[in-house]
Amino acid sequence: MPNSKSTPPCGCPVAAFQKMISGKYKLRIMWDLKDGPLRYGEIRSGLLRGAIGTKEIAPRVLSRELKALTGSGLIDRKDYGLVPPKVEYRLTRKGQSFVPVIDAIRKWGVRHLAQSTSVEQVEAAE
Amino acid sequence: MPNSKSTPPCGCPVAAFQKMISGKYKLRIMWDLKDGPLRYGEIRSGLLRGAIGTKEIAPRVLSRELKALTGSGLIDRKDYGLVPPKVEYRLTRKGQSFVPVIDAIRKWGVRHLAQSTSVEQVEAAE
DNA sequence: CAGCATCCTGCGTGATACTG
DNA sequence: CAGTATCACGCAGGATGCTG
Repeated sequence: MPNSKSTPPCGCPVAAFQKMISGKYKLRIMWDLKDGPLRYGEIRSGLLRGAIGTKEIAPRVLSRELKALTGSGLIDRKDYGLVPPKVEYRLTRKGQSFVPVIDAIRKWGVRHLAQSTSVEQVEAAE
Repeated sequence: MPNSKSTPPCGCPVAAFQKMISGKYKLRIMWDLKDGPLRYGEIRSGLLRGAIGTKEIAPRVLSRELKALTGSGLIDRKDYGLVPPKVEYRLTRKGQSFVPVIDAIRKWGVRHLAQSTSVEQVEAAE
């Protein structure tokens, strides 16, 4: 069920946005999916890249994030129903429309957070 | 290297972004500050606007958010040192550079979250 | 007015083990 | 391979009272 009572008369899209992408991985998952569909395991390993000291992601957590994103209509789950399970996740149209926003976030982050990430990487990641 | 120690080897600006704006009010605070400095109480009451069913914001929470934003260099705290306390918060240059990003978020939210917020309000809020 | 001190609670996150 | 089931924990977030 999408929302029984929600749409709390917020009037503030920003708050809704925060709820929607709350969770450590949602934005990164979407960003990783922007280049095309990925399987569960690919998403998982993809989230480990770049985060050096990071431990494995608990399947429970990733699973929930994916479900939440699916429930928000940002990504789509395609189960191939094979014996060795194969499931792909891909951005919906709505999710794709969100990519530029993430891109804006990323670019700002690279510029102003002055991390180990260099400017060249910004364009490299495009 | 401007960075002493932080910069946990993330490599992912998005993750850093999420940490920085984690918390229910940070983005909204910054958005409210975009039009000029506000006092503590003004920020507080401003956060209640638009969120009808919302309760009062615990000072502890708001205080922490403001400190975090200050620590991130996004806002600046100016204490007038008066007897009835007067403190103003304003966006730093870095914080101002972030406003367009929030705006992108807002606009996307209005378009795709289809809330009570109407399109006219998008431009009205500019 | 602009907070700080204290207590309490729920949930997000992590770790581990198990299954179709 | 793609998850679910359990247990455990830290911390964000709320409530209340007090202060300079």
